[in-house]
Amino acid sequence: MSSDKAPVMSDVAARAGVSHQTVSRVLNSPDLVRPATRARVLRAIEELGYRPNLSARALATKRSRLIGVVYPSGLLFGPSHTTMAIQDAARAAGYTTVSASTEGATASPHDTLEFFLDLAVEGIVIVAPTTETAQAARRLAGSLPVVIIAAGLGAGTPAHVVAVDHQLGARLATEHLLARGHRDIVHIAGPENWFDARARIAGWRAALTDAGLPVPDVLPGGWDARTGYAVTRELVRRPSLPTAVFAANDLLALGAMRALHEAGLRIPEDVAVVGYDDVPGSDHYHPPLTTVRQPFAEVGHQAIEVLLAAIRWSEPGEVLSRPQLVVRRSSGPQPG
Amino acid sequence: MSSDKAPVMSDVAARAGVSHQTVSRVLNSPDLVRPATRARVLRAIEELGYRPNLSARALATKRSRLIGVVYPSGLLFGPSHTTMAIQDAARAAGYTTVSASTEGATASPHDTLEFFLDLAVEGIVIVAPTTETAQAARRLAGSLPVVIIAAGLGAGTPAHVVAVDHQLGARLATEHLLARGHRDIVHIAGPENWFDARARIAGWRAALTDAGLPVPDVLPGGWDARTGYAVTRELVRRPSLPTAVFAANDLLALGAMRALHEAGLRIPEDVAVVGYDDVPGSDHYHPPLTTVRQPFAEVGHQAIEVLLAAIRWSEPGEVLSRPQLVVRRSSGPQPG
DNA sequence: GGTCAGAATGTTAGCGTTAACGTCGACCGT
DNA sequence: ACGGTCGACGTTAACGCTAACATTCTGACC
Repeated sequence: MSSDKAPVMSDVAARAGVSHQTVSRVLNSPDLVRPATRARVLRAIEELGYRPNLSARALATKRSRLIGVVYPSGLLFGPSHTTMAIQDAARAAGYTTVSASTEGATASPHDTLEFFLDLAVEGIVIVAPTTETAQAARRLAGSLPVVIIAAGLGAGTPAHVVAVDHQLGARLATEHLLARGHRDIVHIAGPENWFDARARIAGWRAALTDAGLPVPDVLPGGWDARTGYAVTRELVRRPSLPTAVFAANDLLALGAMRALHEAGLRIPEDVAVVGYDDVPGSDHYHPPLTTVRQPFAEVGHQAIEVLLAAIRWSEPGEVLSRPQLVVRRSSGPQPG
Repeated sequence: MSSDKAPVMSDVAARAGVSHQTVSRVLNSPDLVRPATRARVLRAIEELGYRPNLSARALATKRSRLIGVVYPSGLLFGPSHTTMAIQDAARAAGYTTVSASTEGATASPHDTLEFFLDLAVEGIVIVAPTTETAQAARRLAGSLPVVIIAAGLGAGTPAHVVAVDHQLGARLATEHLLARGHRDIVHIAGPENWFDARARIAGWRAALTDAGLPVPDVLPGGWDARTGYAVTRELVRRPSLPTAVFAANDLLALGAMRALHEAGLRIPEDVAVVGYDDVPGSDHYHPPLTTVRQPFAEVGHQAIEVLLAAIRWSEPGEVLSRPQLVVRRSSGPQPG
């Protein structure tokens, strides 16, 4: 009858007839131990169901193998995808992720930081940051490798950046509308303290400017349907309507479409609508929504790749990946 | 100039003129140390910016203070909310959560289990399980406290159960439609291996039976809009249409509404629709969707409460919380 | 066959914390 | 004034692992 306690390294060593250090070596640098011994040790590990104690290992090596992930508590779609990809990638590399939402009622960025410091994380990934979280990140970056998932943080960012090129995404959306003959395209923006929102504004603006068109005022928005609805209700009261609306995300677009319907306008015949994100369901909106799909998972993987590199070496860099336009009914038929 | 290394307990002890054990006591059982000494120690901690090393603590106490959270990778809305609540509650209790999605391409339930065992989690919460994950949970429950967030797992479940009463939720939805005069109410179900989906079927069925109505066949579905669309397209081909559709979630309802629109049917005049979940945007669907809102956060908090109790004592129990009907346009006007 | 290099393994000493026990006073009753 | 009790604190020994160094073994070479 075997003891009921979890086996430790010396148990394995005893069973294999070697010292505990040899067991450690088999686990950490297998090449240093002769194949025959290695096999004996591995068999003993197997037979006993031995699992290394990670706390002890962390204590001895002074490496926690933990990565902190900060994400906005409000948004659940994109960040969830990215976070999952981050988890997978980290785990594949032998790291464990610990996540904490921020800017919720629950915890301030400062609390979150404390939390991560207590856990002795080796690095931090910040998903979809606002100006506030970026600032917190900046303080962090001195002492710890930080990867920020967002572009356009300004010069001198000491953190590594992995991002989707939202400026490109917004440009794709806008140019798509331009190609369909639209000349009066308004933009309902995301919250102004979000980098992602700013990038989309810039892309929309650039596309219009490149086409030699005047750039209308940005319609200040948010991320939710209610806001898109409210903003668009104001919009349809104006004497002259735009022929197309480009919304900073799909929920805004959804709200906008409701307001347009209620005003008796047809989509896309009277007003075309394009969203951003391709959230679940957007392909069944009324009408199905033309939108921009982000490579969420790709970004998550890249973030970990960059972070792990940063943990070993350093040198802040920037990685951009490309979003993709998804054309559906809301933006109208192929132009004649 | 202070040393650059992170201060450890003995540094604090030296500065406060006590032994390291006294510092430990101040942290763990403050009542055992005289107020004056305690104050000195606390000040030293403050001044040095000392943080206890969690690995060392875990090693000495044999308690990892880690909780594993398993959630389905497919669904992102509900689980995200619940997971966030779980994180908050756990953190408030001094625990850290580590999450892993399962049933994705990435990791089998078995891998996830291994992962958690390696981390030496003290307990596991399973969010929104299918029959498969429940089975894995059953194996686990012998060796580790497990809380499953779902009801109806069958007798003899060794795990603790925290759940939303989906049977009640489905009943509320169905009775709402009955109250509006509907007599022919079909149900588009979720995937059959989901406990939540089964409970909703049961609630719908019970409500119809209680009203003395025949129960039509369940329309087998899934969780996504595409399925709701496809199923409803079949439905509208039938010679006699139901007057109301109760869908197992909002995306199914969304897909159903699209199919109804395309068939030239008006919502709610020709066919009423009710969903489940109250996902973001459902209040701006076309028309705004009557649905059932789940207390996601509440469930998360309860899950941790129950799990922590289980970690100390034991005794599997069951906690149910109540969902809430949200009436909007898609289910029609108040009956005359 | 003895020497020596280098590979293979063993020994010892931490990592930073808590647990278990020991010590030292102060204060009580008599 | 003296033993006994209890509160406050110190000392020592784990916890399970890796790092650094010491030792033994292996085989090639002369």
